[in-house]
Amino acid sequence: MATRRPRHPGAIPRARGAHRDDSVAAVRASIAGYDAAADVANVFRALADPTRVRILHALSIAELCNGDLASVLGMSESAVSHQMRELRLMKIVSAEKRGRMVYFRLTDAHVRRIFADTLRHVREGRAPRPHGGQEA
Amino acid sequence: MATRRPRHPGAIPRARGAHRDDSVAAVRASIAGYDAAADVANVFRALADPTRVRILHALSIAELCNGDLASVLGMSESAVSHQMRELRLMKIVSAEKRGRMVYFRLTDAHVRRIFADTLRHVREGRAPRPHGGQEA
DNA sequence: TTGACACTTGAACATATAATCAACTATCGT
DNA sequence: ACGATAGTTGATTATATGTTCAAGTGTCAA
Repeated sequence: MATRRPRHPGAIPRARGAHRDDSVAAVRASIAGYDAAADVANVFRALADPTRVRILHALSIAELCNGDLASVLGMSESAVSHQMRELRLMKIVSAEKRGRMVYFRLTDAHVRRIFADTLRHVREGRAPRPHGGQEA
Repeated sequence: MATRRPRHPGAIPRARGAHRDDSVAAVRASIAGYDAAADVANVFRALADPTRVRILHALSIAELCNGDLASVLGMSESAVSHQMRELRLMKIVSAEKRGRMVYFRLTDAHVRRIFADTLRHVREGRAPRPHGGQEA
């Protein structure tokens, strides 16, 4: 049933729940011209991993190189590098090569805000908490 | 190599890259008291799927029930319901039962902002297609 | 009560993903 | 040039995720 149309209780064409059908039509129209879903999802996906969140937290404090990140997060340089690749692809972090080091930083204030807003969402008790958190 | 400490080229205690070590120390301290990574990642994970992004886009326009969403998105009610479960768990959408219908809406302005900021990030050309774009 | 409707849930399966290991490139000091 | 350092990349593997299908709950009309 690709296009099942739910009949609301009243079922009268535009009675009590009439505005509903208008809403559905409006949404249907807007959905048609909305092709950014995959791109938006990809950005969220790049943020949807505890390791990458920790990386972003670290980079929100200071610009760091791959080895620093590996050290600070207690994981292999390879693992970090793989993750940085994703974050770079999504333009969430930017890389600058100096000598044989590569320094990473958050791309812009935009990214900081998305990150901060989500942290606030969590802190406001909107998402399940293992135990009360601290922040930087 | 849980805690490998990258030695920078100069290797002189506080030469050219001296401020780096201070940065690393600061980050290390902040990471220690940062346990929200998993929660934050969970919220992002709930947003990290094209279907759920489309659902959020639809709900940003109007409050809709499960069947409406299935209809508008062209997918099964079961699939939608499974996704709504995740979105509800993360408090990204709220549900209100009226009779045998369940109406969904975005939880708050917070969610709208995260969503809008990320859409802007994408629109600004920051995020390439699913496979597109190589850079720097 | 009966049947239809609106939605939820559990199991199963195909795909996607993150860490590991090993091999690779590039840069620096000597 | 050589060896050491800093990062990247490909293959592999265990785990996670999204959809489908089938069966379930709760609500409403007749």
